[in-house]
Amino acid sequence: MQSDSGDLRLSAQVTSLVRSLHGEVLERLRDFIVEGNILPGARIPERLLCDRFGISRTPLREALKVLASEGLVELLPNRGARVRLIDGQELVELFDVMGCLEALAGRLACEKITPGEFDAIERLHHEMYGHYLQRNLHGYFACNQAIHDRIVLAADNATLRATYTNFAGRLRRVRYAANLDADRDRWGEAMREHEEILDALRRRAGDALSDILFRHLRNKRRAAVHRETETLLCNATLTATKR
Amino acid sequence: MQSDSGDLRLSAQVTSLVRSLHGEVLERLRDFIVEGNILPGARIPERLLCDRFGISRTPLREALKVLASEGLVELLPNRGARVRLIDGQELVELFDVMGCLEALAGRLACEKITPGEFDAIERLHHEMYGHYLQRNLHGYFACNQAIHDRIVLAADNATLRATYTNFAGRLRRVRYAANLDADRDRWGEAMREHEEILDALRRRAGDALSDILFRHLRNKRRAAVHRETETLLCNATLTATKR
DNA sequence: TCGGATGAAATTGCATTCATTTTTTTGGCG
DNA sequence: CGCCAAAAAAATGAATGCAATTTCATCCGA
Repeated sequence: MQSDSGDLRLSAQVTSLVRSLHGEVLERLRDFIVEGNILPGARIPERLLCDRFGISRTPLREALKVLASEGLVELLPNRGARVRLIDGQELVELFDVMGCLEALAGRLACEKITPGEFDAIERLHHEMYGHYLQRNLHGYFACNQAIHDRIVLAADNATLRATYTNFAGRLRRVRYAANLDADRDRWGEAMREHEEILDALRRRAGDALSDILFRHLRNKRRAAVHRETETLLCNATLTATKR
Repeated sequence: MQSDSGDLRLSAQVTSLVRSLHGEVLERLRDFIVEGNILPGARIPERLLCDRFGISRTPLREALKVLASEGLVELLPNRGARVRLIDGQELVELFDVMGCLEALAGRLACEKITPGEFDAIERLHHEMYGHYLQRNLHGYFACNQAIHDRIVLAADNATLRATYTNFAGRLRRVRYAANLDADRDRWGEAMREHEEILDALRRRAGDALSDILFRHLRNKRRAAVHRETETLLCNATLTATKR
């Protein structure tokens, strides 16, 4: 009655969250939130979501509990769930953790990457460079993310992959893409960093790649936090509800 | 009727998992598992746990879903939850992720640690050294863990702290403490590494501390995996139930 | 008109119930 | 005696029900 489903993507966290209403709802709700369909801080009545997904409250509540443990939503006792709003402080924290995960991924990737995987990344890099030259922000970001994802994949560490996916989801809720639009310098800098990344990966220089990736994320953060603090302040006053 | 409670420890993951039957059960069950009270791979009948905690299945099942997302238990569709058994491969993965988290903690700690915090760690270090000289394994490990925890605390990054706590819990289920007992060389090596750690922290040398901590964990891993693969193989045949 | 109290409606937390699937037991047969 | 099929028992997944809490609307007095 409610939905088709057939989406075979695995749960971000653990493969054991199997096909079931609960697992189904978990993914759909996570995507729904990550894609920014609910305003941070806004109350989410269970009933509404139940209707939306065509299920009863039990599996929905289970999903909410999991999303809370993932840090995407916030559970207030007797007052329901709301999308956690990420302030500047937390954004900084997230970027640092993300940076260390990427740094590890880079290091491991240098140990384990196959020539085929490297070639794929190299192609993505050149494609990304094309987008950069054409000032195609959307294409640029798609390639960018694909590259980082593939480095994580090449690291061949399922635990790292799951953790990375989790944090990527949290960060994705915060749109920092637009920054490059206004900040051409940062865009150029990012592109140069990616040249370094590719070079270190080619040389299988784990230490160097690890360093570059961590710096890369810190620079990303610097660019992101600027703009984000403003919009967050705005959001906070607009959507944060009374306690 | 069922339990007192009054344990004020916060949830490992997010502070929003508040006082409620669900939150209560979540923590108790997590501790119960982390402390190794359930054999990995053994089936855990819901009813049994419900009786044990004196609650109905609803909050228990919510807790199980969360623990599954944390990677502590495994949910098989229609076949209940069981404690995930961590094989050698995953152990390696966990140590690497743990190493990168500790490395980040060390780097951040160098930026933020207060003299008071450093002094406390230094005292712990000397206490640990005393235990080492006396071959007091238990005391040694308590100090060791306290030091690592305090470095993470000093890093002043709640997101990192939560993630670290999660992984520490997963690893804690795997007893690798006994290794040092048989492997005196490793014990000495670990002690020397800790000297380096303290030294780098004193100098607030973030890069160096980060490196040392990562290496430290890799060495820990090397020592752990040896022994663990054997016991795991044993466990697997003993407790892994038929599918 | 504003602020606060009061009661109704809605929402949440948890227990219980029901349908489905799995596991165990039982019985038949080789 | 062992092996497979079928029925009974148990366990799980999800929906519903109910008590407790919160939220919202209304009313009263200043």
